[in-house]
Amino acid sequence: MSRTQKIFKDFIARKGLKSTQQRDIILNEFLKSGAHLSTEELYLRIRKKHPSIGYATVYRTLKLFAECGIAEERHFGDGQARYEPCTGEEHHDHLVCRDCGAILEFEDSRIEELQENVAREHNFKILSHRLELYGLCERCSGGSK
Amino acid sequence: MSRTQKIFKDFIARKGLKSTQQRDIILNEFLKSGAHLSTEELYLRIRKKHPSIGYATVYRTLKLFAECGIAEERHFGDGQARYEPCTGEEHHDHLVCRDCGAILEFEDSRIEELQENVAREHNFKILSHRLELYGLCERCSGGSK
DNA sequence: TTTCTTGCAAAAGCTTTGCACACCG
DNA sequence: CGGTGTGCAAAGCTTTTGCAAGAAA
Repeated sequence: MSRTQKIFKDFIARKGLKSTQQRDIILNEFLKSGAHLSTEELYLRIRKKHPSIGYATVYRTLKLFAECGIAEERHFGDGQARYEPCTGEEHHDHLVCRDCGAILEFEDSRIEELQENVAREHNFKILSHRLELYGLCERCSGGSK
Repeated sequence: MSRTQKIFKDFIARKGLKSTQQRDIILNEFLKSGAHLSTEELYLRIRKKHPSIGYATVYRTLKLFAECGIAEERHFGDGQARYEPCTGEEHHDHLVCRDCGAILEFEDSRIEELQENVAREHNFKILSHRLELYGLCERCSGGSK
Protein backbone atom coordinates (compact mmCIF):
# COMPACT_ATOMS: atom_id res chain seq x y z
CA MET A 1 0.00 0.00 0.00
CA SER A 2 1.43 3.34 -1.03
CA ARG A 3 1.93 6.22 1.30
CA THR A 4 -0.94 8.06 -0.33
CA GLN A 5 -3.24 5.11 0.09
CA LYS A 6 -2.31 4.96 3.72
CA ILE A 7 -3.11 8.63 4.21
CA PHE A 8 -6.50 8.04 2.70
CA LYS A 9 -7.24 4.98 4.82
CA ASP A 10 -6.30 6.89 7.94
CA PHE A 11 -8.48 9.78 6.93
CA ILE A 12 -11.41 7.45 6.29
CA ALA A 13 -10.95 5.81 9.66
CA ARG A 14 -10.52 9.04 11.55
CA LYS A 15 -13.69 10.47 10.09
CA GLY A 16 -15.77 7.37 10.73
CA LEU A 17 -16.23 6.85 7.01
CA LYS A 18 -16.09 3.55 5.23
CA SER A 19 -13.63 1.88 2.96
CA THR A 20 -15.28 0.72 -0.20
CA GLN A 21 -14.30 -0.98 -3.41
CA GLN A 22 -15.25 2.10 -5.41
CA ARG A 23 -13.03 4.39 -3.39
CA ASP A 24 -10.11 2.04 -3.83
CA ILE A 25 -10.66 1.76 -7.54
CA ILE A 26 -10.96 5.51 -7.97
CA LEU A 27 -7.86 6.19 -5.90
CA ASN A 28 -5.81 3.67 -7.87
CA GLU A 29 -6.88 5.03 -11.20
CA PHE A 30 -6.34 8.56 -9.99
CA LEU A 31 -2.79 7.84 -8.87
CA LYS A 32 -2.02 5.89 -12.00
CA SER A 33 -3.38 8.45 -14.39
CA GLY A 34 -0.90 11.23 -14.01
CA ALA A 35 -1.79 14.77 -13.14
CA HIS A 36 -4.32 17.20 -14.51
CA LEU A 37 -7.16 14.89 -15.35
CA SER A 38 -10.56 16.44 -15.34
CA THR A 39 -13.24 14.66 -13.37
CA GLU A 40 -14.83 13.53 -16.58
CA GLU A 41 -11.60 12.15 -18.02
CA LEU A 42 -11.03 10.17 -14.87
CA TYR A 43 -14.60 8.95 -14.89
CA LEU A 44 -14.28 7.77 -18.47
CA ARG A 45 -11.08 5.88 -17.72
CA ILE A 46 -12.61 4.21 -14.72
CA ARG A 47 -15.74 3.28 -16.58
CA LYS A 48 -13.79 1.22 -19.07
CA LYS A 49 -12.91 -1.32 -16.43
CA HIS A 50 -15.73 -0.69 -14.00
CA PRO A 51 -18.81 0.36 -15.95
CA SER A 52 -21.03 0.33 -12.93
CA ILE A 53 -19.28 3.17 -11.13
CA GLY A 54 -21.30 6.34 -11.37
CA TYR A 55 -20.34 9.85 -12.20
CA ALA A 56 -21.48 11.15 -8.84
CA THR A 57 -19.27 8.73 -6.99
CA VAL A 58 -16.22 9.99 -8.83
CA TYR A 59 -17.12 13.57 -8.00
CA ARG A 60 -17.74 12.75 -4.37
CA THR A 61 -14.60 10.73 -4.05
CA LEU A 62 -12.37 13.38 -5.60
CA LYS A 63 -13.76 15.86 -3.10
CA LEU A 64 -12.71 13.47 -0.37
CA PHE A 65 -9.22 13.25 -1.83
CA ALA A 66 -8.98 17.01 -1.81
CA GLU A 67 -10.28 17.15 1.75
CA CYS A 68 -7.68 14.78 3.09
CA GLY A 69 -4.93 16.49 1.17
CA ILE A 70 -3.92 13.83 -1.31
CA ALA A 71 -5.32 15.75 -4.26
CA GLU A 72 -5.72 19.33 -5.23
CA GLU A 73 -8.54 20.83 -7.20
CA ARG A 74 -7.53 23.12 -10.01
CA HIS A 75 -9.25 25.18 -12.66
CA PHE A 76 -7.49 26.16 -15.83
CA GLY A 77 -10.23 28.25 -17.30
CA ASP A 78 -12.05 25.69 -19.40
CA GLY A 79 -14.85 25.39 -16.90
CA GLN A 80 -13.93 21.94 -15.71
CA ALA A 81 -12.33 21.04 -12.43
CA ARG A 82 -9.08 19.11 -12.62
CA TYR A 83 -7.42 17.22 -9.83
CA GLU A 84 -3.84 16.39 -9.36
CA PRO A 85 -2.10 14.20 -6.81
CA CYS A 86 -0.39 16.09 -4.00
CA THR A 87 2.87 14.53 -3.12
CA GLY A 88 4.11 15.86 0.15
CA GLU A 89 5.43 19.35 0.59
CA GLU A 90 6.68 20.16 -2.85
CA HIS A 91 4.75 22.72 -4.73
CA HIS A 92 4.63 23.39 -8.41
CA ASP A 93 3.09 25.79 -10.84
CA HIS A 94 1.98 25.44 -14.42
CA LEU A 95 2.70 26.42 -17.97
CA VAL A 96 -0.48 25.97 -19.97
CA CYS A 97 -0.36 25.89 -23.76
CA ARG A 98 -3.20 27.85 -25.31
CA ASP A 99 -2.83 25.95 -28.53
CA CYS A 100 -2.46 22.24 -27.78
CA GLY A 101 -3.59 22.33 -24.16
CA ALA A 102 -0.40 20.77 -22.83
CA ILE A 103 0.25 21.43 -19.16
CA LEU A 104 3.85 21.57 -18.00
CA GLU A 105 4.90 21.88 -14.40
CA PHE A 106 7.65 23.93 -12.89
CA GLU A 107 8.87 25.03 -9.54
CA ASP A 108 10.79 28.12 -8.62
CA SER A 109 11.70 28.81 -5.04
CA ARG A 110 12.79 32.36 -5.80
CA ILE A 111 9.31 33.20 -7.02
CA GLU A 112 7.89 31.70 -3.86
CA GLU A 113 10.18 33.86 -1.76
CA LEU A 114 9.07 36.98 -3.55
CA GLN A 115 5.47 35.98 -2.99
CA GLU A 116 6.16 35.79 0.71
CA ASN A 117 7.64 39.25 0.56
CA VAL A 118 4.58 40.64 -1.12
CA ALA A 119 2.34 38.99 1.45
CA ARG A 120 4.39 40.41 4.29
CA GLU A 121 4.14 43.90 2.86
CA HIS A 122 0.35 43.60 2.96
CA ASN A 123 0.20 41.80 6.30
CA PHE A 124 -1.37 38.96 4.43
CA LYS A 125 -1.05 35.34 5.50
CA ILE A 126 -0.66 33.03 2.52
CA LEU A 127 -2.43 29.70 2.74
CA SER A 128 -2.00 28.67 -0.87
CA HIS A 129 -1.30 30.14 -4.23
CA ARG A 130 -1.62 29.54 -7.89
CA LEU A 131 0.63 30.69 -10.64
CA GLU A 132 -0.13 29.85 -14.21
CA LEU A 133 1.65 31.03 -17.30
CA TYR A 134 -0.46 30.82 -20.42
CA GLY A 135 1.05 30.84 -23.85
CA LEU A 136 2.58 28.60 -26.46
CA CYS A 137 4.65 25.56 -25.70
CA GLU A 138 7.85 24.75 -27.51
CA ARG A 139 6.09 22.63 -30.11
CA CYS A 140 3.27 25.07 -30.81
CA SER A 141 5.41 28.19 -31.01
CA GLY A 142 7.97 26.46 -33.18
CA GLY A 143 8.63 26.72 -36.92
CA SER A 144 5.10 25.74 -37.92
CA LYS A 145 3.71 29.01 -36.57
CA MET B 1 -15.32 60.46 -23.56
CA SER B 2 -12.68 58.46 -21.71
CA ARG B 3 -9.84 56.66 -23.39
CA THR B 4 -11.47 53.34 -22.65
CA GLN B 5 -14.74 54.45 -24.16
CA LYS B 6 -12.88 55.52 -27.25
CA ILE B 7 -11.20 52.14 -27.57
CA PHE B 8 -14.56 50.49 -27.37
CA LYS B 9 -16.17 52.78 -29.96
CA ASP B 10 -13.29 52.13 -32.33
CA PHE B 11 -13.59 48.40 -31.82
CA ILE B 12 -17.32 48.53 -32.48
CA ALA B 13 -16.78 50.52 -35.66
CA ARG B 14 -13.93 48.36 -36.90
CA LYS B 15 -15.98 45.21 -36.46
CA GLY B 16 -19.07 46.60 -38.12
CA LEU B 17 -21.01 46.33 -34.88
CA LYS B 18 -23.40 48.87 -33.54
CA SER B 19 -23.31 51.38 -30.78
CA THR B 20 -26.30 50.99 -28.51
CA GLN B 21 -27.66 52.57 -25.39
CA GLN B 22 -27.26 49.33 -23.49
CA ARG B 23 -23.60 48.99 -24.35
CA ASP B 24 -22.93 52.54 -23.22
CA ILE B 25 -24.78 52.01 -19.96
CA ILE B 26 -22.99 48.77 -19.23
CA LEU B 27 -19.59 50.22 -20.03
CA ASN B 28 -20.19 53.21 -17.79
CA GLU B 29 -21.35 51.14 -14.89
CA PHE B 30 -18.47 48.73 -15.43
CA LEU B 31 -15.87 51.48 -15.33
CA LYS B 32 -17.52 53.16 -12.38
CA SER B 33 -17.87 50.03 -10.33
CA GLY B 34 -14.27 49.24 -9.51
CA ALA B 35 -12.59 45.98 -10.23
CA HIS B 36 -13.56 42.40 -9.57
CA LEU B 37 -17.28 42.50 -10.02
CA SER B 38 -18.92 39.29 -11.03
CA THR B 39 -21.25 39.40 -13.98
CA GLU B 40 -24.18 39.03 -11.66
CA GLU B 41 -23.09 41.84 -9.36
CA LEU B 42 -22.71 44.14 -12.33
CA TYR B 43 -26.09 43.06 -13.67
CA LEU B 44 -27.75 43.80 -10.34
CA ARG B 45 -26.22 47.25 -10.16
CA ILE B 46 -27.29 48.07 -13.66
CA ARG B 47 -30.77 46.80 -13.09
CA LYS B 48 -31.37 49.33 -10.35
CA LYS B 49 -31.29 52.19 -12.82
CA HIS B 50 -32.18 50.31 -15.96
CA PRO B 51 -34.52 47.48 -15.07
CA SER B 52 -35.16 46.55 -18.66
CA ILE B 53 -31.59 45.47 -19.41
CA GLY B 54 -31.35 41.70 -19.55
CA TYR B 55 -28.90 39.31 -18.03
CA ALA B 56 -27.83 38.02 -21.41
CA THR B 57 -26.95 41.47 -22.64
CA VAL B 58 -24.60 42.00 -19.73
CA TYR B 59 -22.92 38.67 -20.42
CA ARG B 60 -22.58 39.38 -24.10
CA THR B 61 -21.30 42.88 -23.54
CA LEU B 62 -18.67 41.84 -21.05
CA LYS B 63 -17.40 39.31 -23.57
CA LEU B 64 -17.06 42.16 -26.03
CA PHE B 65 -15.12 44.20 -23.50
CA ALA B 66 -12.75 41.30 -23.03
CA GLU B 67 -12.41 40.83 -26.76
CA CYS B 68 -11.39 44.41 -27.40
CA GLY B 69 -9.02 44.41 -24.47
CA ILE B 70 -10.65 46.87 -22.11
CA ALA B 71 -11.61 44.16 -19.63
CA GLU B 72 -10.16 40.91 -18.46
CA GLU B 73 -12.09 37.86 -17.42
CA ARG B 74 -10.97 36.25 -14.20
CA HIS B 75 -11.95 33.29 -12.11
CA PHE B 76 -11.19 33.13 -8.44
CA GLY B 77 -12.52 29.71 -7.77
CA ASP B 78 -16.07 30.50 -6.70
CA GLY B 79 -17.48 29.40 -10.03
CA GLN B 80 -18.36 32.86 -11.22
CA ALA B 81 -16.56 34.90 -13.81
CA ARG B 82 -15.34 38.29 -12.74
CA TYR B 83 -14.24 41.12 -14.99
CA GLU B 84 -11.90 43.92 -14.30
CA PRO B 85 -11.00 46.97 -16.31
CA CYS B 86 -7.68 46.76 -18.13
CA THR B 87 -5.85 50.01 -18.02
CA GLY B 88 -3.03 50.01 -20.49
CA GLU B 89 0.09 47.97 -20.06
CA GLU B 90 0.28 47.63 -16.33
CA HIS B 91 -0.29 44.20 -14.95
CA HIS B 92 -1.27 43.18 -11.49
CA ASP B 93 -1.88 40.07 -9.49
CA HIS B 94 -4.13 39.32 -6.57
CA LEU B 95 -4.26 38.53 -2.91
CA VAL B 96 -7.58 36.82 -2.20
CA CYS B 97 -8.85 36.52 1.35
CA ARG B 98 -10.37 33.14 2.03
CA ASP B 99 -12.32 34.52 4.94
CA CYS B 100 -13.91 37.82 3.95
CA GLY B 101 -13.43 37.52 0.20
CA ALA B 102 -11.49 40.76 -0.11
CA ILE B 103 -9.35 41.02 -3.21
CA LEU B 104 -6.18 43.12 -3.05
CA GLU B 105 -3.99 43.88 -6.00
CA PHE B 106 -0.25 43.96 -6.21
CA GLU B 107 2.46 44.16 -8.79
CA ASP B 108 5.97 42.83 -8.62
CA SER B 109 8.29 43.20 -11.54
CA ARG B 110 10.87 40.86 -10.03
CA ILE B 111 8.34 38.03 -10.03
CA GLU B 112 7.50 38.80 -13.65
CA GLU B 113 11.17 38.61 -14.56
CA LEU B 114 11.52 35.24 -12.93
CA GLN B 115 8.47 34.04 -14.81
CA GLU B 116 10.15 35.02 -18.03
CA ASN B 117 13.19 33.04 -16.99
CA VAL B 118 11.12 29.96 -16.33
CA ALA B 119 9.41 30.31 -19.68
CA ARG B 120 12.74 30.67 -21.46
CA GLU B 121 14.03 27.53 -19.82
CA HIS B 122 11.09 25.62 -21.26
CA ASN B 123 11.12 27.39 -24.62
CA PHE B 124 7.68 28.56 -23.75
CA LYS B 125 6.22 31.80 -25.05
CA ILE B 126 4.13 33.55 -22.41
CA LEU B 127 0.97 35.26 -23.61
CA SER B 128 -0.55 35.94 -20.23
CA HIS B 129 -0.35 34.78 -16.69
CA ARG B 130 -2.20 34.68 -13.45
CA LEU B 131 -0.82 34.71 -9.99
CA GLU B 132 -3.10 34.56 -7.02
CA LEU B 133 -2.17 34.25 -3.39
CA TYR B 134 -4.94 32.86 -1.24
CA GLY B 135 -4.99 33.28 2.49
CA LEU B 136 -6.07 35.68 5.18
CA CYS B 137 -6.00 39.44 4.85
CA GLU B 138 -4.73 41.71 7.56
CA ARG B 139 -8.15 42.13 9.14
CA CYS B 140 -9.10 38.44 9.09
CA SER B 141 -5.79 37.11 10.38
CA GLY B 142 -5.67 39.76 13.10
CA GLY B 143 -6.29 39.49 16.83
CA SER B 144 -9.80 38.08 16.52
CA LYS B 145 -8.48 34.85 15.01
C1' DT C 1 -34.18 48.51 -45.44
C1' DT C 2 -30.75 45.69 -44.02
C1' DT C 3 -28.12 44.12 -40.38
C1' DC C 4 -27.07 43.92 -35.77
C1' DT C 5 -29.08 43.85 -30.80
C1' DT C 6 -32.00 42.90 -27.30
C1' DG C 7 -34.84 40.48 -23.83
C1' DC C 8 -36.90 36.49 -22.81
C1' DA C 9 -36.94 31.88 -22.10
C1' DA C 10 -35.04 27.67 -23.06
C1' DA C 11 -30.90 24.97 -23.41
C1' DA C 12 -26.29 23.64 -22.31
C1' DG C 13 -22.47 22.16 -19.44
C1' DC C 14 -20.55 21.03 -15.11
C1' DT C 15 -21.51 19.79 -10.41
C1' DT C 16 -24.42 18.64 -6.51
C1' DT C 17 -28.25 16.44 -4.24
C1' DG C 18 -32.40 13.35 -2.98
C1' DC C 19 -33.65 8.86 -2.69
C1' DA C 20 -34.04 3.92 -2.43
C1' DC C 21 -31.21 0.13 -2.18
C1' DA C 22 -26.68 -2.00 -1.08
C1' DC C 23 -22.75 -2.44 1.67
C1' DC C 24 -19.38 -1.83 5.55
C1' DG C 25 -18.29 -2.40 10.27
C1' DC D 1 -28.47 -3.90 12.74
C1' DG D 2 -27.29 1.18 12.14
C1' DG D 3 -25.21 4.25 9.61
C1' DT D 4 -22.58 5.18 5.42
C1' DG D 5 -21.98 4.73 0.34
C1' DT D 6 -23.69 4.05 -4.30
C1' DG D 7 -26.07 4.73 -8.71
C1' DC D 8 -29.47 6.94 -10.90
C1' DA D 9 -32.00 10.72 -12.13
C1' DA D 10 -33.34 15.14 -11.12
C1' DA D 11 -32.12 19.64 -9.66
C1' DG D 12 -28.82 23.72 -9.25
C1' DC D 13 -25.82 27.18 -11.01
C1' DT D 14 -23.59 29.84 -14.19
C1' DT D 15 -23.31 30.80 -18.92
C1' DT D 16 -24.81 30.42 -23.75
C1' DT D 17 -28.10 30.32 -27.48
C1' DG D 18 -32.52 30.60 -30.48
C1' DC D 19 -35.87 33.60 -31.75
C1' DA D 20 -39.08 37.30 -32.67
C1' DA D 21 -39.32 42.06 -31.97
C1' DG D 22 -36.69 46.44 -31.80
C1' DA D 23 -32.98 49.74 -32.86
C1' DA D 24 -28.97 51.44 -35.38
C1' DA D 25 -26.70 52.57 -39.79
